[in-house]
Amino acid sequence: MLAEQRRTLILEIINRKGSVSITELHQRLEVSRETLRRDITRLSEEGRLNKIHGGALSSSSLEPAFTERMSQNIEGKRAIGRLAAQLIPDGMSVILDSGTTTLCMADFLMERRGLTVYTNDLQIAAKLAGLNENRVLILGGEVQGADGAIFGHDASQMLENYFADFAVVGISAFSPERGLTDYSREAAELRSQMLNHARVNILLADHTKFERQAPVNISGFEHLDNLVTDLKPGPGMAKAIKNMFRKVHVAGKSRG
Amino acid sequence: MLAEQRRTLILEIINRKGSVSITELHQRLEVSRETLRRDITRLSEEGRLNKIHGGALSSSSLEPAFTERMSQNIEGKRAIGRLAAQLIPDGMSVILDSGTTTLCMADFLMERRGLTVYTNDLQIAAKLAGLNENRVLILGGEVQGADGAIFGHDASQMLENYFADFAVVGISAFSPERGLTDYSREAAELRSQMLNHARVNILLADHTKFERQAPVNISGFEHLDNLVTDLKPGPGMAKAIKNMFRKVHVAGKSRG
DNA sequence: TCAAAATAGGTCAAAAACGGTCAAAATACC
DNA sequence: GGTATTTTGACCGTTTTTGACCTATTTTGA
Repeated sequence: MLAEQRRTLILEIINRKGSVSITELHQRLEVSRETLRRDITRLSEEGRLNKIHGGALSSSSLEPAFTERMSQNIEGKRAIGRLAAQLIPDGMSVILDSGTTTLCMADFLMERRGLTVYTNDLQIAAKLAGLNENRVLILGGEVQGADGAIFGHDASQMLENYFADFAVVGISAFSPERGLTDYSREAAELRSQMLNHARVNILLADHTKFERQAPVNISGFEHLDNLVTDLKPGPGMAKAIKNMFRKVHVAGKSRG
Repeated sequence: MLAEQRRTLILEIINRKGSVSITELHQRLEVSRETLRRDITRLSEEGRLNKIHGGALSSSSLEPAFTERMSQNIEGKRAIGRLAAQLIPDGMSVILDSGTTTLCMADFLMERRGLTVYTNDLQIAAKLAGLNENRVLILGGEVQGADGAIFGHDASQMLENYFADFAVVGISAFSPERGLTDYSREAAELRSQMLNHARVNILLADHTKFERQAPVNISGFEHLDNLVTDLKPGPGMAKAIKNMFRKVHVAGKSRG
């Protein structure tokens, strides 16, 4: 790879993700950290990005509402996202639900190549489209307020035509008494449909979602394939989880 | 192989891949690195590619990156966007096409209240959703590369169910000989459909779109309602425009 | 607050690429 | 066929890029 190409790629990554670490670039590109630091220093002198300790930030940081929403348990969500992304190989097709946890996962999916992604989240679509020969299909419909999620009849109708290798769905609430529940009928229905339109399903839930109940039941699932969470659940939850999920992945809390 | 053939081949490779290294060419063609360097130097002097350390980059990629396109005639596009937005009152429903000019218009639409917006552009959706009690519906389908535009069957199928007060569509190319043309069949079809699904249609074209032709015709329109542009077109264009549009709005440009 | 870990920044040497010159080869022209 | 011109490949000194090493600084976690 040519040096100029590499620098362009760095800019591209930064403009998509908003930021990037030297370590991350080092894992992805086959050059030394020193070279990457020099690249970043140079791009920073040209005013094309902001150099910070450990990496760089986008200079034209037009990242809407990202930081505020992500502030809750960001560590846990990133750990979950990283682990869940490891379950998805290159070239797979993935239905990717809206939400902050799935958005974290999308960060790590940026390292994959040739994915086909179906999503109902504007930010996820923007993040993964046009990258690494991915195909991104967004489910149509009404965009919810500021979080960029899409639910409703249009999305369901479109999803009806597709079937994927994986479905990755965020959980709003999970309690031993009522199982999976959600905050709106539209969300519950679309998430059900997502789970039914993939060979393998993966549910993401950080520990704050446990022992919580929301108004609408997500029904019709005796068994689900994978649950990814960030902390070992308490005994009551653990039993309920064991009854419902074939496999549980606990992401050891780590920095990212 | 003749020298001229070789240089043509180099250009071909660059235009296909976007870039090439001297080493790569050396492995592929049976000539020395010195010769290749001379070729690249020469082609660079002719402005047919960009010479960089270790190789060369495409000088005019067929589709300029979104950020570049955005900066092309930004003044004109903002003037058009401001004027076009004045045509849309509060509370209306609007089909808003993807593109840099419509994105500029969306900036000014942020001042409106209670709009219902149908769009096939991720950035426009993100900009207007959750603002001023607007409803934003995004047309589903495959997201094009980095510019966040959506075309194709899914989008058409969804749009079929809706009808709006206004349709605002960006023009890719407009010439007296062939009228409206576009770069892909999908784009041409969706734009046609947009125009047919609103009471009033508004087409946006900065002056760089005039006297240009693209491969696919946008047909089926004897008359259209409004054209918004940034500069008075030349005589040939003016006549063609007069024949096609009921009303033409020229946004006074700030610079000369 | 302190210590360990991660990162930054500088120097240096190796590797790669550049640019110029020159002679050989290919081509064009008479 | 002979000569002039262009193209090509080789050589070599110079420049740029890169990776390794070392030390200083910052960050992180206890």
